[in-house]
Amino acid sequence: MPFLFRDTLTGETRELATLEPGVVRMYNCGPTVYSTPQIGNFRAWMFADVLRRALELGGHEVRQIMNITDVGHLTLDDTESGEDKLEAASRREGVTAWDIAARYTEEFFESARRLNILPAHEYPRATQHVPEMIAMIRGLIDRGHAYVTPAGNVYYDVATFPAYGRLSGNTVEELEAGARVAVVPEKRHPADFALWKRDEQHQMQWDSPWGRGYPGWHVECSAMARKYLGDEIDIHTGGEDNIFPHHECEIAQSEGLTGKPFARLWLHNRHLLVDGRKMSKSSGTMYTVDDIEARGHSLRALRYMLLATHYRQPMNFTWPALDAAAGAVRSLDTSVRGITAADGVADDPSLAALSAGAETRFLAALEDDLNVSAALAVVHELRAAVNRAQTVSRGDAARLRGTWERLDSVLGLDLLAHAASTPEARPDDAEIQGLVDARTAAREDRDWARADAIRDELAARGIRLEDGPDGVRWTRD
RNA sequence: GGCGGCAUGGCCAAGUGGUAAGGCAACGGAUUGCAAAUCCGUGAUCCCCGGUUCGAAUCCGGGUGCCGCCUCCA
Repeated sequence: MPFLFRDTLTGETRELATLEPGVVRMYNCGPTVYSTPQIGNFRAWMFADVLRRALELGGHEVRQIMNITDVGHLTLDDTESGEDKLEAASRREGVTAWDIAARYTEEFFESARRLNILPAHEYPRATQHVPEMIAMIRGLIDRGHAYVTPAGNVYYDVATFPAYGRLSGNTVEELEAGARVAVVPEKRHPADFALWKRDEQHQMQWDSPWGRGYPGWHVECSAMARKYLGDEIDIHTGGEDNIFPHHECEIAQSEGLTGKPFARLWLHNRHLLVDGRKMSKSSGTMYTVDDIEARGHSLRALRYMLLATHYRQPMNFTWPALDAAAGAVRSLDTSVRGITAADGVADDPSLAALSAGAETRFLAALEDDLNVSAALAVVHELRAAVNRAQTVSRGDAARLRGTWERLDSVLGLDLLAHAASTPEARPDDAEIQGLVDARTAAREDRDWARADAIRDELAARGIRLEDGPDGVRWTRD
């Protein structure tokens, strides 16, 4: 079965037909590193991560590139009201823009790692690809798609690229009528966008044929995608806000230069809302990964939650929904941990059929425009079926673990590792074990009041007890 | 002002013409000393109004509410 995706450019659901059979060249729009990323940003990176994992489960080799935008950019075309995020952060924190970029790049990597997002194959930085961008701008000027103003700025001439607006559904005329773009006299058309800005005040500046300055925002992705993936790529992803102007401009740059279709599929994820509203700093809803942990939630629960809503649906973050995700993860952990094998138990052919069927349906759901919600339904049905099976043969147990491993290769919840691991050692382990033993003794004496009192005390400390046939197991919440 | 999207049980969320997946919570039962975990079972006609159709959550029209893009933004 081929993968089907809804392509933003055509509005159609289309088959993934890669340039090179079996190899997917994928470019994901990454972070702009001027502040700590919030969980809405991670919805986009998580989408890219699951997409990559699903393609790999489907047998594709994926070459994944994610840019790090570490150059500050003034808004499109003005030097008065525009604010450069990196320079603003630099002023606020009293360090250079370079320090800001380095610091938040590290934060991004750290949070991504904690969310079990697989590293892309390259994370090209804009600051390290200025020569490539200059070369691209030169090519665009040579081909008549860009022009240099007397002030030393270089703009893309949108009138020379008739397809401009096709991705977003905008037309150049409407954009002009919208009049939200400040009129800059030196531009031929209000929708023309900057490829190079001459600015000797800017903290980050480079020499160019047009004077010292810095590159326009959009050109970095065109230049870096081309360098690492070639003139044509299979998949380009980003948040819905990137559709216009960023990706629209990328198409104009890349195709204007090469004359070849840039990306075969454009995939965009909808935004994450908090309590049904756009998250905002003023309402205190721009949660970071640290905020989630500070509230006592695991990042596995956050990962599950971010996964569980289809990427093209607006997703609503609420704390009760995060609780629900935590419950779902716990039930999966319990089930995987509970797979117990015994000698002398015969293989159960129905179990093998069950897992094989689950894997098939799981992949089929993912192939259908990455329907992770439907895939999770398969996962939970398998979970319930396995729980019903109780003790299984050694062969079946190994097969089941194999199935869970493959399902988890997409989910990224580390289910097997969690099932196998013993709780991490803590200083009060001995004390807790002592209380557990005391409760066991009380139960043997049928002193239920004392046994329950101990259980309550442990519960208050976040210790969960499970009385099983093989004794008591305890875990930390 | 222009363009686009969404509205499914208490909460989260699949499903785009053939009679409502899944998770969490809740309730009843099994199990348990009592619990926890697990298993079995219970719940929605799909924002409102009108239309098309043998048949609509799914298509069309009109409302209402919310969200997004048009400016940096995942």
